[in-house]
Amino acid sequence: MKRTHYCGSLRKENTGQKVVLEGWVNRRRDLGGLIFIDLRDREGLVQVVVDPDSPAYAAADAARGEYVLRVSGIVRERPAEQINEQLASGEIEVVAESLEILNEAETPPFAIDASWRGEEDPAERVSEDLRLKYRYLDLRRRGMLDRLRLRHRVIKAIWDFLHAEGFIQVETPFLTRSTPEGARDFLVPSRLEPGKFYALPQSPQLFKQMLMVAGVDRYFQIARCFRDEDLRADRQPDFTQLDMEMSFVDQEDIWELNERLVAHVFKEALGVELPLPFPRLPYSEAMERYGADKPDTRFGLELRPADELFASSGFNAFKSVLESGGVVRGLLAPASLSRKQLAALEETAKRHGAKGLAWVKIGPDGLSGPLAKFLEEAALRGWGAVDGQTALFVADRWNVALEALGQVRLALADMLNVERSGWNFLWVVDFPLLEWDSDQELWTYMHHPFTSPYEEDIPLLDSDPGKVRARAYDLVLNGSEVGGGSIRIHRIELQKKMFQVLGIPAEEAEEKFGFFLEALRYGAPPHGGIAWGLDRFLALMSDAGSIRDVIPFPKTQSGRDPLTNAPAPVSEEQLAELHLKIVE
RNA sequence: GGCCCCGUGGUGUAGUUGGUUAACACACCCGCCUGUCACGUGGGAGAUCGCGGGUUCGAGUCCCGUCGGGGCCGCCA
Repeated sequence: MKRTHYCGSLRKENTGQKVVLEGWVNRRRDLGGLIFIDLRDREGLVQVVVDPDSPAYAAADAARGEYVLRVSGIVRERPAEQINEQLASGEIEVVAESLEILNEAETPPFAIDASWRGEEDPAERVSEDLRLKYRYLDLRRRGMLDRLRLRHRVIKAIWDFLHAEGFIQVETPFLTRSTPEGARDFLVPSRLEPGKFYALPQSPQLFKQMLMVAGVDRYFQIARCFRDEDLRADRQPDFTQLDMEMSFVDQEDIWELNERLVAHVFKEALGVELPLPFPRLPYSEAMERYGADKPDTRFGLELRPADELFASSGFNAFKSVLESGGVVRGLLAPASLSRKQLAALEETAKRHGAKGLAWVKIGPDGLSGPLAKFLEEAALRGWGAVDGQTALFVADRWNVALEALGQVRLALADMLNVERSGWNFLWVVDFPLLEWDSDQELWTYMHHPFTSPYEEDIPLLDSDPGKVRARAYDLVLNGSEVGGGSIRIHRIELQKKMFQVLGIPAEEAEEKFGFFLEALRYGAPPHGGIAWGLDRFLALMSDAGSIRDVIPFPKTQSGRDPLTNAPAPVSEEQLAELHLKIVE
């Protein structure tokens, strides 16, 4: 007797059919004579009725929650007054003729049945640690299963689209050398070569570039990547990228193709139509308007320059910042903020590097607050302020002032419950190629050292490196960076120049990625690409609180897996084989 | 490396200014009940309050440490 249907797939049309179902007991209701069992599989629930004189009765009587059953019976239409409109299969029920307990189950450590009845799921409030320890039960919950299936649909849509566009999927190795992404590597000791190590890839970056040298022309991969850094709600040590690379293209080609890909994915996986093209926002403008290189453009509250307001004011704290080359930026909160709110916002500003958050309120009776005596009401109104608002200011170095105020902007939106809905994709483009590392006193790459500058900016590499724009871009969705890429350097001379600017000696470059530099010498085509943070993408698509919710078996903030208890000690024998010794 | 929050039956919570039988809901077990669908109903079992130490006549409650979980900064695209 094989299964004939999924429980959740039965409908009125199946009335009269003899069916065999296999699934889990979602809920059992014993009325003393009649027994009802809501049988569950991945497609949903169906009510099974067991009559006292049925041969199925004894087993139904013994069944408990999460027992695994095989039921055969007849689909029967329910009388009008017994239709359950909460249930997709609510117009029918299955009258059991036989019922077999395929396996018993212990009572689960947390409730997993409610989500299938369309109610608020109490498991959403169960500690995540417990859910991870019993992840196989957690994944029985409808919400979690839905996310697994969303992930499947998204990856399927990516494959379909890129295949149709002429891309070739290529797998690159897990056991490899360190790639220059700048994060800490996970290392794997070599048994055959004592004292040497593989590194797990932080991204397939160099391999995909070498695939371009190979003439693959259009490559993609759903690539697992590994970075040994501290975890966050949106960061796991192993995570998944959609990685792609194209030859003979410029930025516009990559943006255009990725926009169509995103639109295809949203259409296929969510049924959502996205308007194309996505806005393209230069980095400097994103910073000036939103104080972020990943702006949430679903709401306004834009930042604005306030240098002039303070240039001639008596507010010395700001004046001195301006005189030493800093900037003042402001933000108009559309509310008269309380002391408590202002304190919270200042806390946010400080946490992100600002010295403080200055504020002034404007109203029919003029200005009030600490800045009131330093500012002219007319000047502030000329700046844009109207009655009932609170103007917030930060003065600091350009990027510090903007980043801090950008965070204040986000906190303010939360505080005021600003409406944030929709799917706001955009490209942040024209990133600086280099950024000054004040700790090490040298220029360092913002993306990675293989990122190409704009041709016309190359002369600036010597004269004013900070002004060089990279042909690099990020894909941003609702304030999250969901992808990043660049046109790569394909000529060895420019690559050498880059290492020189970065202060990386030729010998060191040769030692670290000589194999790759060599590849550039053999006719590397112009090329570029992008990688999507697939987990972040999915978390946003499914409104998950963290990427852990879209990763089947994620790790906790301390990098542990409560299910397997990894990482774990290994035997002395294993260590010896790998030529390793633990040093306390 | 740093800042902040949390830790009470299986689960989620409550627990006065420290006061002795640690409460409630759901789940679980047993009985009754033939149309329920969050079934109903009667009964029952189950936590020494993450762990260790301290203060106190007395600690779930206060203090210190530690472990675990979470958010963030640093770090990381």
